[in-house]
Amino acid sequence: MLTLPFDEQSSNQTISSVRMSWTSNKLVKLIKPEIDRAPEESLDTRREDELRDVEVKEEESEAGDPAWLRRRASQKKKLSHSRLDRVRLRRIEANARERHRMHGLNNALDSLRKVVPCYSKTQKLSKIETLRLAKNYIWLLSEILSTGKRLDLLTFVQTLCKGLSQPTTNLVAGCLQLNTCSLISQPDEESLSLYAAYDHHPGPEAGGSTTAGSGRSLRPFGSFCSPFESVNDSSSPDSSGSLDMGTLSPPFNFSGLFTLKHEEPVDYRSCHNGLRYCPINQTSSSDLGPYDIQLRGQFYQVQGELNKPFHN
DNA sequence: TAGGCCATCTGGTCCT
DNA sequence: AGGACCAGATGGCCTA
Repeated sequence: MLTLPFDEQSSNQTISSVRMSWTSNKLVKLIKPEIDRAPEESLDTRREDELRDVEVKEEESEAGDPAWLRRRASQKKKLSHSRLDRVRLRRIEANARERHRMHGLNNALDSLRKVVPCYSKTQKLSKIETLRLAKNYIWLLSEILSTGKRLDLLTFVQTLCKGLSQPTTNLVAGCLQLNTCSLISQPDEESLSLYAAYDHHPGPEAGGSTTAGSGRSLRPFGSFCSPFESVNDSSSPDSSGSLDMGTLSPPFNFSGLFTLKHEEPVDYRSCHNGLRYCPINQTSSSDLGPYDIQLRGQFYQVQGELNKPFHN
């Protein structure tokens, strides 16, 4: 029987990924000569047992069966014996390919996690939540681009969190608070406008060369305005929508609205990033400026609104 | 302990 | 024939 080379595990790999990584290529290399040498042995003991059961049944049936049936059974047996090893090998190779494919998919999902609002290495969004958040995010950006209207914070987060679970919603809300804190650290910026965050990220039309905020006609996230002032006349991301998506460019990277994701991921559960994370109950009110208090009030409002559906 | 999430295995289907 | 893709099954891990 083969022994698994677990001594080759790297320290930062999960058991599953280790199981995968060494099996992907090494297993085939290990298995192939092993199969060539001893076809009756296989790593997949479950499959092995099933196949053995089939053979036993065949042998049992041969005892009292007519000649033609014995002949057929014999052919079947000969066939399975001659192809069994190859089938096993192909199955192992297919498994490796499938793992590789799924890893590619997961890598793509990781990339997606990094460009949607709320990115944390320690508190990773689930796959489904990542996709939902990305969908809402794309819809919001498209809506902002097409209408050019200002978005109030409440509407923005509400739309962003549509269909998300409560933990994810809380995470998004936490990210939101995080960013308002980072804005507070720049008191000279125009009336705490979320638009300020946009200045850190050039749009697609800039092609990476144009500095953002220099006479843009776009107003992705305006100053705080009254709730439900702007985009409520439009369809929601869950509805069919009436947006003309044909003229839209690929989504901007507005991730700076929430976190400076490409610098250093934030652990929302631990406060070690200074101003970038200001937990409500860990910062004394004396540290807060008037803006901060106002924003916190709005944050509570947002969080309360967001949690409403979950409490009903 | 139940439920959610995930990685992996597996067989089926489609395409080249 | 073989690879890509898909969906169901399964078992492990984690958390409330």
